[in-house]
Amino acid sequence: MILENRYHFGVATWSEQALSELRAAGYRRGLARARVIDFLDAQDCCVGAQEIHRELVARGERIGLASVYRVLDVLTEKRLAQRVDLGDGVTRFEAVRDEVDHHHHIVCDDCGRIEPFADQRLERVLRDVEKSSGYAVAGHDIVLRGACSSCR
Amino acid sequence: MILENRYHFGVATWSEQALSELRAAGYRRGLARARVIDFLDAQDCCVGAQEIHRELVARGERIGLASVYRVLDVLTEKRLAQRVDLGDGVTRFEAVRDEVDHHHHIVCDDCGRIEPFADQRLERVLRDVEKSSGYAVAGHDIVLRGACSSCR
DNA sequence: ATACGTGCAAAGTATTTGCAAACGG
DNA sequence: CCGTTTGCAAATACTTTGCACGTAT
Repeated sequence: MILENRYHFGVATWSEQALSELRAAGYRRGLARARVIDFLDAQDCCVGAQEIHRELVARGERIGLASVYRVLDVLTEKRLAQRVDLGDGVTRFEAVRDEVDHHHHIVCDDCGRIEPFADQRLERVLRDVEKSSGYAVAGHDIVLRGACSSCR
Repeated sequence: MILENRYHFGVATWSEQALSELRAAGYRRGLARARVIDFLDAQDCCVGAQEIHRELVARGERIGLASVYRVLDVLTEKRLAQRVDLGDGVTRFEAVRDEVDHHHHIVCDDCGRIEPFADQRLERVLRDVEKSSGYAVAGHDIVLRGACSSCR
């Protein structure tokens, strides 16, 4: 029998885990905070602050754009979420679920489509490069750009 | 005897090459254009538009910020320069000299220092990943973040 | 009750655009 | 000349900050 995902056996969702880690760190569960966390948990790829705000407002939530930015800041600081920069002027964010979920992004220059990808060999080489860099490397961002299958 | 760099045997500097490619493409040699190109050629790593503008103005040049952006746009479009995005809100640019010069960047989260690095094994793996991606990959951006030797 | 969290508006920063004047070929 | 290039100012886009009020604990 194959385990289909990490949510088996009572392991919390990212949303639950995030809220509980924040509580442990002394943060309260404000409305904006809960909404943004839920929203992030429902995404399967990175999203920008404005996009999150627009969606939540469209759902009838009364929530300020500044609060979205503030929640994203806290999540990033606590390493519950991470910044993703694709080179257009927008900073995107995504939930950090676990090491197994580690991935990067490939962007279509034409239609803007964003897809995640993962590669073990790439990670291994990066680890080597990082080791020999002289830096205490905290993370890496890899972005591939090109034309997706539909656009080329 | 070892050849020390690519400028031996009458091969033009990047600055000369850029101006001549632009001329061939029908562009004129305006003052702002020449200044920005010279400035870029003198850098050994990426620089932002505001930084270029600030420096040129400090040297007594009368040049508009908008012109800097416009020159950088043209250079990027003609693939004579490339955008570098390090994840702070600033888009940086650098001269594209030749394949041998291909490199990536490692940034110190603490002091902001930016260093270039290159790795053949990394490029080889990236080429493989790109091949299997289903995209016609035009380029990739790799940024490592961490604490540099002085800061950690 | 008392901080922390939030919404709103204003400010800040980077980049782009409109336009008339300057300039290159 | 005549169309490109430029400087300046205004506009845009994203993000951050200040502040009074709301709310979780």
